[in-house]
Order: sequence, then C-alpha cells, then structure tokens
Amino acid sequence: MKEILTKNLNPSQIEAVHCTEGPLIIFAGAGTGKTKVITYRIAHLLSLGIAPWSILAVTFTNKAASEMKKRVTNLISQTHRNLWISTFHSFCAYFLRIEASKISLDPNFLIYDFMDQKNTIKDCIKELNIDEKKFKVSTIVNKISRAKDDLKFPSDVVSEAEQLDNPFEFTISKIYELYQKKLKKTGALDFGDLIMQTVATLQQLPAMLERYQEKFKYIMIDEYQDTNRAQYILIKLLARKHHNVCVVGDDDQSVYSWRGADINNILNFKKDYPNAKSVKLEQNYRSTPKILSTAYQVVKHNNTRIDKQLWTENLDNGSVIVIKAVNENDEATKIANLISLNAYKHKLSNFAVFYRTNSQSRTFEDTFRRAGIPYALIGALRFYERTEIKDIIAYLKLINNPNDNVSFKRIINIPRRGIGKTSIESLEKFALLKNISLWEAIHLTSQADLTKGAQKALNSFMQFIETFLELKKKDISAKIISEKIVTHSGYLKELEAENTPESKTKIENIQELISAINDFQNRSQNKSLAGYLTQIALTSDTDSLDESKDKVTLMTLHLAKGLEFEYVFICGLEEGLFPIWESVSNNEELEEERRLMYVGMTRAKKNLYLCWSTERTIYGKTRWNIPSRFITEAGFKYDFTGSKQNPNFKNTNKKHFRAEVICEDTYNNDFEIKTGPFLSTIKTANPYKVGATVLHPTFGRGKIIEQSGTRENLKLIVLFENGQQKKLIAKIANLRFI
DNA sequence: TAGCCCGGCGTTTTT
DNA sequence: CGCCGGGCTA
Repeated sequence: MKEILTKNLNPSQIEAVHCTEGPLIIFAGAGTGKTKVITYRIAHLLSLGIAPWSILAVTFTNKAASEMKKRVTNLISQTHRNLWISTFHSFCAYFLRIEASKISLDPNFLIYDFMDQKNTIKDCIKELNIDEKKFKVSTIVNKISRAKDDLKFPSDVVSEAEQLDNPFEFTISKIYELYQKKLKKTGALDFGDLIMQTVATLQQLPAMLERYQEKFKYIMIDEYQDTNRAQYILIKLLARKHHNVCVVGDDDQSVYSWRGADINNILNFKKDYPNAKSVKLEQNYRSTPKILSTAYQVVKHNNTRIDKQLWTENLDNGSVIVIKAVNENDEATKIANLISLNAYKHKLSNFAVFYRTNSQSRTFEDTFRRAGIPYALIGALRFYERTEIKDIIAYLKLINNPNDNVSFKRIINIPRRGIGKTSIESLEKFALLKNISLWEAIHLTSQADLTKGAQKALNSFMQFIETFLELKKKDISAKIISEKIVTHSGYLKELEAENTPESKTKIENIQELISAINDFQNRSQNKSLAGYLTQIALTSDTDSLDESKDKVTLMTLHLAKGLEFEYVFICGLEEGLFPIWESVSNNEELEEERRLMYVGMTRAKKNLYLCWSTERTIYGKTRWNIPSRFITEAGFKYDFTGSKQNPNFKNTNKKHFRAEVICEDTYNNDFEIKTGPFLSTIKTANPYKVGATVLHPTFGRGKIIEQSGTRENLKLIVLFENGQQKKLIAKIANLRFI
C-alpha cells in the first residue's frame, strides 16, 4: 500500500498526501492531478488506520463525487460504505433528513429546483400585488439565492433594507419572507436552504455540532475556490474541533462569483488557519509547454491571485494559433473546415468548441450539420429541464406530496382538461382564503367560485390523482406509476396525435425518463417515489458527456471546467463578447472573465485555437469588433493599421477560405491548418460524388454507389463495408467524408 | 378557454 | 433574430 501511495506521485503530490494533520491548503493548478491527490490522500488516511466514517470529502458536482468514490475504491480495492464522499447539497440533504425531527422539519421534504423557485416567486408577486414589470422573477430568485448563500434569513434581509431605506430591496425582502413561508407550508427546501438550514441547525444545537465535529476528524473540500459563504461557514463549524481540514482548489479557476462563490475563501485560508500548511501543485500533465506559457501570460494580468506557474515535462510542440474570421459563419466554417480536414486521423471527441454565451452555439450547429460533422451540444437544455420531463415529474411530485402547489398548477391543465386561467385563479383565491393547498381546495369545489364545468373537470382530475395516491400506498413502483401517468392522463396520446419530429423526440425522452426511473429502482436502496425525487433534484448530468459517441463537443466555457480535449477552439474572442461588455467596467468581474479564459485555454492538450471575428450578428444586430484583450494578453499582436474600417466582405463567398492566422508558431505536425477541399462541400450544392468514401454513424464506412435528387432531396445509395447496401437521404444521414 | 399577436428582452448555471 | 409572457379576440 505504502508503495502504491508514493510510487505514482511527484514530490509536491506526496507532500500533500502525507500531510494529514492540521489545516492544509493545496493549490492545484489545471491538470496537475488534483483528484489523484485527494483520492490518494483518502487512501493514505485509511492505510494509517483512520476509521472510514471519520473522513468527509465534499465536492460540488455529483460527477466529481462519483469519480472520487470510484477512484478511491480502485485504489484500496474495497468499498467503504461509511466513507462519506458527497456533494455539499447531498451531504446537507442527508443531514437534514436524519436530524429533521430535532428541528421540526418533515423528513420527507421536497427539494425545489430553479423552476420551482421561479413559480413560487411568481405566486408571491401576485399575492403581494407587486408590479411585475419592475420586479423580474429571475432577478428575485437570484437575490434570494444569494441571500441564502450569505446565510441571510428573511428577517435579516428585511431589516437590512429598512436600515438602508431602500424601497426596492425592501420589496424584495418582503417577497423573500413570503417565499420562505410558502416553502415551509409545502414542506420544501430549495438548494440554498439545504446549506443554510444545515448551518443554522448546527449553530443552534451545540451538542449536535459537537457530535458531528467528533465524527468528522478529517475533512476535505474539492474546488474550494467555488465555495460560498454558507459552505465556508459549514466547513469551519465542522472542522473547528480537529482542525484537520484540507482544501483543494485553484483561485485562477474561480468563475462562479455570480452564483455566490467567494474567491476570498481560498485566498484567505491562511488567515483563517494561521498554522495552515500550503502545497502548490504546479507540474502539469495535460498540455504542451506553449499552451501553458500562453495561458500564464493571460492570467498573470490579474492582480488578485496567488502566483503559481504551471510547468511540464511534455516536449510536444503543440501550439496556440489565432484565427481571424470575417463573421460568425466564417468562424464556424473555418473551424468546421479544420476539424474535417483532420478528422481522418483524430477522433472527433478530441475536438471541443467553447464559447462565452449559449446563443453562439446556433451557428456552430447549423454549420456542423451542413458539414456533416457530428456534434454534441452540452448544457443548453438539460434533460430534467425539458417540458415533457418536467410535466411527468410534476405528476410524480404531486402524487408524492399532493400539497405541492407548484406541481399542481403545472399539470392541472396538461393535457388540456378545460381548466383555464380563470378557474385556476378563483381556485387559488379560495385556497388562499381558507389557508389550504390547491389539492385540499379541489375537494371543496362547490364552495369556490367556479362554473359547473370547471367543478366537474376538477373533480375528475382529483379522482385521477386519487387513484395514484392509492397505488402509492400499495408501494407500487415508481416506474409503474409513471407509466400509468403517461398513458392514463392522455399525455402520450396527445403527443402521438401531434406526430411531428418534436413530439417524437418528446416521446423518446419520456421513455428515457421511465427507464431512468427503472434504473434508479434497480440501483438504489431507497426505492420509494420520494427517494427518486430527491435523487433527481440533486442530479442534473444525465445526458451530459457521453464519451462513447464520437462527436465534437460544443459548450460554454463555464461548462468546460474540469474537462480536457486534444484540440480546443475558443470562439468569439472579441471585446464585448469575451470579455463580455457587462464585465469590462468592473475590475473584479473582468478578472473573472480572464480566469474563464484561463480555464478555457488550459483545457487544451495539444493545440489551442483562439478565434475572433471582425463582424458578428447578435440579436439581429451586426457589430464590428476588435479582437479580445485576451488575445493581446496572450502575446499576439494585431496590426490595426492594416485593417480598413469598412472592408469589402464579398470574399465570404469564395470557395476556399484560408484560415487567416495572424500569428503562428510552429504547430503540431500532426494537425493540418491549411484549408482543404472540405469547405467547398459546405458551400456547393452537392458534395456527394459517386465513388466517394463516407462514414456513417451506425453503418460505418462505405462507398457512394448511386445518387438521385438534388439538395435537400438528394438521395444516396451507399454500399457499406459490412456488405449492407442502404438508401439514405443525404440531408439527414449524417455522413462524414473520409 | 384557447389561440394568436405583439412587445420586450437578451452572461455565465456544479446543486 | 427568437423566445417568452401578457393581453386581446373568436
């Protein structure tokens, strides 16, 4: 064991692993083996005879937590069920369920996600008769979430606003107050509550705190730069007795301040724990020297940082290249061109395109689709945020807890039951008057101000839900329940009747959901409906990165954190887009943009492409751009004197672009940069020649042996290497040229 | 009640 | 440019 623990580690990693007693801060730069150090450290603690149940490791994402568990298990070749590796939120959710009885909390509390929060806020605004134009729902959700991140209860926020004599903030504080009341009434906690209530509980009950402090002798926090105040206090509380707290992070990768993360938590760690040891992991195992030095050039421009410089033994001559485009289509085309030119020798999953805003993805999608480059768009619309999924989940939630007004309102008229806005409004008024939930209210429809038709419709809805409440009592599985919902509610029928490509995807998604529910039941110990609902509330990445599919990855820079790719394109590097204009007047925000750039750059293993476009259309408005300061800071000079104010962009239609490289270094021999024939395949009507070799995602390699039709009706007959002969419609066949 | 039209608005989103 | 939400009309 000892040997394994040191053999694979470099000196600073060994130092970090072996320093078990007392506070420790590990500055772990990008690609320096951070997860490895944490997992080895846990294994080391166990090898010293430390009890597994006295170790707590906290991460931010489920992905990180499960990865860590997996790697610890591999390392010590056994599983420790008592080893506590989890996210902040699931740790707190678990804690609160266990201790619920001591703080008069229903242990079956719901967990509200962003949508639930928004809907509840909408109700609050209506109830308080507040001008919806002045108070935007999402702003308020954000404000409330930030307050919770800062451990501020409604009363705190109210008195703060009173002191400041700020009517706007005061209104928000009143909304917060009502919002919190509503959550309490339905028995729901939002993400912020999970942390805040945990902290509050521990602060109020010293004996309990003492017990947990005694239990968790060794605490480790991953991505410490992303902790908010509540999480910071939580850790401080838990670690106060033994002081064996090890935080791992990288201030240069702090990019979530807008969500409450406080970079000062990591910067001031040594102030909090004056006897803290600090270890810097600076040897990078990911990127080429050129990428590392260029990324350093950029991040060095930040003032608020602790200096670290990554180095590598890697002698690869991979490169950083600036690509100048003429507009966003040109940008996408040039990138598609480079990818397709090199796709024959590199897997597509080795390429990634990063952008600052989600709206930039569209051009890439269009271009890649036309170019026949398979791509995976990450993060835009997450599985559990799709309407059809949210609808079915709302049914499950309502069955789990009929008093959940948010879910009730979501599905009361989905599919259409003839219960319109006015009916719902008068039902709501009635419920408010009687101080009961909507579910309770529909049992008394005759007393409310409702038409006969509405009463009848509500009654049949009530009976429909009642049948499921019965099923729940009989412990019928969540899978069966959800199947019955989908069919008996008429939801599926409505989608089938629609019979559009969209409705078909929706049906597929619902089937996927049901199989996910089934999976859950086979996997989990807590097979109840409530158990499933908690699980999904704390999970999001069902359909994120599927590495088995060979596709180019498209995602925002924020989502790129923690990942790596051989070839990375960072796009839209223009002043006003990246850094985004909102940030340029504020140095703190600008530094965060710069860190985001640093994160993006350090994802690249071999080649890094920095792309910018002189012209870009955003929201229908076309703007002229100058290259991002980050390009300049990276050491690339752009000669403005040569560029005309109003150049003639007619050349956009040229068949062959040459990716304009304003500054090029020796680039990787393995990667061709000059423009090949691919581009003409995008621009001309028919790139598919008889005799051409193509690659199909499922059938594999084949030769085009016949073609008919034109443009979107172009049909091909392809003879595949497995002997199959297929008729394909070129537009949708997703063929790649090889 | 439901469907249509118009106006406003538009960074990033681990849980 | 597109999406969403509110208000108006059939």
